[in-house]
Amino acid sequence: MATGRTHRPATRSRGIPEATVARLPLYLRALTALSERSVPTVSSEELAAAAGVNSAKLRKDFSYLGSYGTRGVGYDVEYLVYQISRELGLTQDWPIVMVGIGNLGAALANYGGFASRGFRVAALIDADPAMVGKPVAGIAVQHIDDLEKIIEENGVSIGVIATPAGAAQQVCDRLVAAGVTSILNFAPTVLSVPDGVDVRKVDLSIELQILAFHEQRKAGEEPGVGEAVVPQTAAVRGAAAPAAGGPKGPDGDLPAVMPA
Amino acid sequence: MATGRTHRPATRSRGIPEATVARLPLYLRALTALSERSVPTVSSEELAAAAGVNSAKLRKDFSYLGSYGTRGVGYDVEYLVYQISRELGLTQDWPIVMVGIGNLGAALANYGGFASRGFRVAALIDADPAMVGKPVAGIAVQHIDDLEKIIEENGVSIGVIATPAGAAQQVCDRLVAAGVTSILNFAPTVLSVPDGVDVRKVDLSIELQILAFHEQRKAGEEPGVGEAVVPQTAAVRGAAAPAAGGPKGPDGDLPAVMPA
DNA sequence: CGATGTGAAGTGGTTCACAGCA
DNA sequence: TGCTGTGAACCACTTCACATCG
Repeated sequence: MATGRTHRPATRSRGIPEATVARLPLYLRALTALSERSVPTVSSEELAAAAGVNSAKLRKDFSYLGSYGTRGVGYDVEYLVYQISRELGLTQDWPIVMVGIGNLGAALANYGGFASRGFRVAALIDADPAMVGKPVAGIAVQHIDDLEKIIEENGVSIGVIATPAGAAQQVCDRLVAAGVTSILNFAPTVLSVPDGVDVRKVDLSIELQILAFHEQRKAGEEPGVGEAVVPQTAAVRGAAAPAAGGPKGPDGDLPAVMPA
Repeated sequence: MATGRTHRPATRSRGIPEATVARLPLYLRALTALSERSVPTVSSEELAAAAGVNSAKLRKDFSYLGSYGTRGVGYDVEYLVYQISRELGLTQDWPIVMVGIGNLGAALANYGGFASRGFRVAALIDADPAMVGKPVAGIAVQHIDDLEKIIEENGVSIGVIATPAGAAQQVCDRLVAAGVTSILNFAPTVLSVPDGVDVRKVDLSIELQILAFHEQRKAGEEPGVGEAVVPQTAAVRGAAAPAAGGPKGPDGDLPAVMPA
């Protein structure tokens, strides 16, 4: 429709909400599965269920991409796979470097989902001379001295940091200086980067702590809504959960020193 | 990021915003570092910088916990460490089980940040008989047949899934049936769980895809900076968009199928 | 004074509900 | 008829700005 030209609120010409961007990979994964089963079309309801979101949100998300559906029918799976891939920039090949090939780094390098779908591990880099040359996931580990050269020669703009926390900022600085503008950080530390550089972090321990918060809350709310957050509720199943070391009594009292 | 939205939003007198909860571990980490350096107090400004947020947000976050600061001075480090630990439920010991001890699972088990700070790996579980009995991170791997028994005997309420995608839902169901109410999922699949069970997911490939989106955008709008491997997918953006024909058969782009 | 704690304003995201179209 | 696409209401979180108090 020459008519089409999705009217965009003058204020935002090309802005897809961040929350929507974060869900596109989810839709893409669900769509890819459908595609492999040769399903030709899906409704927003079905796709939403497969992606674990509600259908209104999905339709709103897709509306930012354009009008890719057919009213009364649904969405063409193949077409949508392509459009989302393109929107995410996955129709091109992104070379990435991974720095820090310890337990976690090696596991990530071997992780299938990494290499697939638009990403290619251009180099594995470590500071330990003993690691250099060793093949991990079929790629020989290179020394960090060559980091800048590797990045430049491969045109890398995305880096993954899986070093110990103490080395992360230093590695980050070198990556950025060498031209990397997107970083996925697995080290449990805050990275500071100049404007224009994106950092996303994955911290296992933080995720667990968030779960613990909710878990604690569940244990405490069985009865009516009493009051206070009541610590020491331990076991959930009538099992032998450790009595826990929280000897603290009521709310907010002694600054007892906790173990680090 | 957050999952497990399915919560009874009912009368929550003691409601700490989810976004705040997600930042508490960040503050805790920064505070712990200060504590180790024997720093007695911090201002919201300093602590915010260390945690990578702005100070207004930090103060607002802390205001949900109570008035733990001193006007004109700042916050007592030790005291705050304790209060946040308690709020997060880290003053007790959470036994966790990890299912799926492949590359990633083994790496996670070895990951230091896991065991520290309130969590204890009660068991490593795998379906592969060849893995059973092998020590990983100092713990002998147990067979999944014993999953229910292990969970009950240890009073486990938090489980970590690091299996292949295909096995994840099945493992999840068994965990939940056995009494687990919080799950950290590393498998690239959507888990469905009953109400009252929290799921958080970590998906490496999704994080990379989000970075690729922003990376692509940068390449399209800025003139210079390193675009060794960056074609001009951006052209599609600015020029075509949903301008051509109808919703379908637009820019003459082929629905290229992406690899799984 | 100086930094916290917090109403109030602002922003972004979700949900509703229905108009519009195949 | 059925499902998409979307304005509008709603809600959660962030930021501002300043009263408050050690």
